[in-house]
Amino acid sequence: MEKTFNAEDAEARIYKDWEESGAFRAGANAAPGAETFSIMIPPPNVTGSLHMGHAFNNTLQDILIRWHRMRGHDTLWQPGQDHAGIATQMVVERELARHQQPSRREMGREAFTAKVWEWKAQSGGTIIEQLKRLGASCDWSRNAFTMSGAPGAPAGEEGNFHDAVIKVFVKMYEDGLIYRGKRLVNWDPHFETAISDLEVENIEVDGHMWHFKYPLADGVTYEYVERDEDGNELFRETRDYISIATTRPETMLGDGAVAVHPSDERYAPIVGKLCEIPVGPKEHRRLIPIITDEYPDPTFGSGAVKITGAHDFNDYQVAKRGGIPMYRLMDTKGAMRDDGAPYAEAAGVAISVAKGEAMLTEAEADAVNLVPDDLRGLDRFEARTRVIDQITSEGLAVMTEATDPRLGKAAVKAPVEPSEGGEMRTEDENLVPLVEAKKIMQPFGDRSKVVIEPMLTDQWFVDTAKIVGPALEAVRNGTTDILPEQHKKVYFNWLENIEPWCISRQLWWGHQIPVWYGFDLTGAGFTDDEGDGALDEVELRRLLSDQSLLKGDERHHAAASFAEVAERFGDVLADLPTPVHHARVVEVADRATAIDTISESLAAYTVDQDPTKLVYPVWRDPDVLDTWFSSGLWPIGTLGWPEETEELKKYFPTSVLITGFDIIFFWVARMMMMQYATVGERPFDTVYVHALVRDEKGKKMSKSLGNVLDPLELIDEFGADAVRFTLTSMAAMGRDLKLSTQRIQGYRNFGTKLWNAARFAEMNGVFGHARWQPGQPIEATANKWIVGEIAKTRAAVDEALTAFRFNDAANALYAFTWGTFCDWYLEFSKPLFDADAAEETRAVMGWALDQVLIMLHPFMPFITEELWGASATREKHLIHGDWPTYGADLIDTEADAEMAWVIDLIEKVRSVRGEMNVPAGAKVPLLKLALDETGEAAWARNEAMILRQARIESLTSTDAAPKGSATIAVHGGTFALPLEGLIDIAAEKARLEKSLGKLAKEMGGLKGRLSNPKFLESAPDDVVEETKELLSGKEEEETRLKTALARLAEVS
RNA sequence: GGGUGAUUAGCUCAGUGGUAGAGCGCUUCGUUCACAUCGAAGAUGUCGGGAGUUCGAAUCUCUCAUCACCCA
Repeated sequence: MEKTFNAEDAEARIYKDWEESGAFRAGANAAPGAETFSIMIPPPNVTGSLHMGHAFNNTLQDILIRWHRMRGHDTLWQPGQDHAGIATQMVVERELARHQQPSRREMGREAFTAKVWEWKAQSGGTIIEQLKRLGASCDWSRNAFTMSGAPGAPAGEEGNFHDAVIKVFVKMYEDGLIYRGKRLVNWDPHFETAISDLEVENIEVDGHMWHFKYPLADGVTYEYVERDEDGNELFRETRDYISIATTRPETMLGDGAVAVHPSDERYAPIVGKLCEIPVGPKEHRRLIPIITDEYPDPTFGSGAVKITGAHDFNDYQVAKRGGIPMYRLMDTKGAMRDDGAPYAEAAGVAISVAKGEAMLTEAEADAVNLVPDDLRGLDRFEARTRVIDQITSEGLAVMTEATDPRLGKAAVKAPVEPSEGGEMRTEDENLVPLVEAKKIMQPFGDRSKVVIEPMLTDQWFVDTAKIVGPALEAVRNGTTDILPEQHKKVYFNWLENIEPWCISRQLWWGHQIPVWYGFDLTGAGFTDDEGDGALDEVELRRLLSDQSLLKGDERHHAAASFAEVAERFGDVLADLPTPVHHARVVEVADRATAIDTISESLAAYTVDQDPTKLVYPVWRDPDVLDTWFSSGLWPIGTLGWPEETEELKKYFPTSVLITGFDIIFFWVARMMMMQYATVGERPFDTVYVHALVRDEKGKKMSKSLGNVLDPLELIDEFGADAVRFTLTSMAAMGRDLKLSTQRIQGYRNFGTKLWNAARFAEMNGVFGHARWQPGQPIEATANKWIVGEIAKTRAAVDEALTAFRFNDAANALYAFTWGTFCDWYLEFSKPLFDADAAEETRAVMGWALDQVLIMLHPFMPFITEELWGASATREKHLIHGDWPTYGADLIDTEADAEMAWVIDLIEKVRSVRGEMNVPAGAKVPLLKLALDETGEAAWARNEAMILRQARIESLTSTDAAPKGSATIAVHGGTFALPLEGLIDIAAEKARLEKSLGKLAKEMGGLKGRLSNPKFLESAPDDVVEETKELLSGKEEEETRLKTALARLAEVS
């Protein structure tokens, strides 16, 4: 054997062997009738590459899978990737730009998605290859993709995922669990799509808070009074305005109200009054009501908050509660709207709404563009500047002294007094607009990096409130367990306060929503004047013009295809007069085409009165579904659902899900809800939530900080086994990992240690030797003992893995392999190989090494597989090795006690040698002053080992220790090391006294407990017994040391 | 502001009521035929502070302090 394991060389070769032999296949190594064990990989983003979190997550999965596979269970680790709508679309668009190809919009949807598939074929496998480097034993033959089977998918991308997604959407639509609605969503103005909360990063930035005066309407004034906590008046003035603070002045244009807290007495006199938004043409200033709501914080700013329901999440809630209209101000690119009627007209509508003279439907409100004509089309940040300027120039900004510290850096130092040479100023000249410099949390798109705009748009939503019940109940009653415990709280917290889930995205890459729209032509009041079933021109015009045809008011149906959906529009057509209700449903590209088509169709009819040519155009929703919607079906979709496959029957519900805490809500909760909603079953038995991998200083790894550790580089440097073992040994539940390369290096050394232990075995003829079998008799105590130690380790590892305590399992194996197997057993074996016990020791060591390799395999698969192959001719790869089941039956308690005695003696001799500075190479004689029968037997059986390990030359019986010797007290006996000339008496005395002091302290505690009657009364018997034994042992040692000390005094 | 968690050796952290451990680092010694990616020995703790429950608390309860993360 080489001196060290060559990871770089071996890993690729070994992985290839496994893969080519089908070792990862579902059911591989399963015993007949075995129980099943299945894990669904959390599908990585198809554009992604392996990062530390993946490495951690997949290491844990691989450990469980390999462990179960070796136990003969019918195992499936299902791999796959998700199609990552926005990320993938972005990557491909960038590629197109880089190669000077036509843009997405230039080439059109179909051509673009074809490009995406092309890209996926070329680059989509990156992360799979990376997972293989880690040693992941997924069944790659089953690799799944959340876009498989979608229209346009090329050969090789067949699959059922698209069918599953569409089927679930249609079913949920028909069950009333999915609806279309206008709600506030996170809008990304760069990608022009709604995005999820998860894709929004809230970052603290330097911002400003502007303070403006909203004049009260109709010349109303009030006494504004400020009081301190005790109600003493601090300040009073008559005001004709209400003061508002805002970080986003441009949204003032869409204000629907000003809100104050109901308890806020300062504004009580003007609640219910109207005030004026101080921006826009003077003659069309909008008036909005002052209302009360619990949301405003009276202690923050002026205590009054402007309410812009269409552009702020808090305001949205207030507006909903108060029935305040919400006016959208921006277009999809985040520019001020430039559509609809001129400002004067729009403002008029809004004013009559504010006065309670008119009501708007959502669609009608959305059609109202309240952006003043001069601001239309401007970017939102440019509009902000203009709004500020306009208000300030009108004198409606709240003013303050230029020295006001709230102005931050903009504040000037206190003006120089005229007497000191400063220019004389009037007070008015000193005042500047109050613009507070303030840290504000601003939402950014995690991919686009632009400021996210909360926007009121038409989207599809899952009515999560209706499907959350079973998902909550399953965790409450333990049907699905979430570990660690604390994450159940997170789960409950999310689900108990669940919001509707926006599932539509304005992208091209994804599952196109299977919904078709048609105009709602059933407008009230239409009559066929003649009742003759034939429409004349007048009637037709009226039919069309009576319809508002507003966006958002369409009728819609869902189905898997146009053919299926066409017949469902019968409900629209049925209500229409003859002959229109016989119109043929046709599919057109979009809404605009539909308007043209229907007009043309009706126009043609008025000419030839041929009812067979009448058509009713419908168009498909261009949007796609949120990637999480498809990921939500991962557990069943990967197993072939909606088809009733064998795999589905066998492996679903799955056993364990291992995932990060950050997607408990986004993914775990949604899988729970969707699996219950579609197949009425839990998706998994246990969810193991792991923590975050941080850098060694505890910082989150991020590209911008430059503290990212690349798992692949680490694997290159230290080998996959070391990286895996490091992550595993640090995987204490619920704690983040602080990863340092030093630590990885330590575990690389562990691998080397194991390698050299095997090398030692090889050199001593173990490799070719027949293995000991449990049940066969053993002579040598050390051999009996190591068998028992293996059995204890087996139990510890199984117990730890059963409880998902990965770090306990790893650390138990580390401690055993290094601390017991290498440090003691291999050393003990050396003299055994020179004696009669050699054959037995070869057999036992071979067995023990096999056990170590087997148990370490899930954690360090490569080096163990390599050693497995090297150390004997094997029928199977270690990946399919037989995980042991032996237990306490292999433990020989007498051998245990004897070895403990031997080790204790050796350690004590070594300790004395070390403390007394006996040269490490020197062999010294040992004197036996007293030894009981058990001790004599133990010595006799293990003499060679003791002499070698303690570097003792000989053992001689004597009655009294000679001058200058060090005393060693063990259970049942006293020994002495004659160190004449090497030590002085004072040093030995000091050593003994130190030991006695330590003993006395320990005994004090033990005695204290035992002399307490309440302890004897209430503590369990075994604890009392244990304490007594401990004390008597200490007492014996104390006696021996005291005797030695007394003798020392005599001699000196 | 709301929620969750943390505070144990110089560092990173285990410790699930029975009197404190590991790895790394540090000091000294050592190349004895598996391994210097190693071995032997050693030092280091008011378990964040305080109070309570208990025969007994690092562990359970309360409280204070500090820090971290998530949500607003």
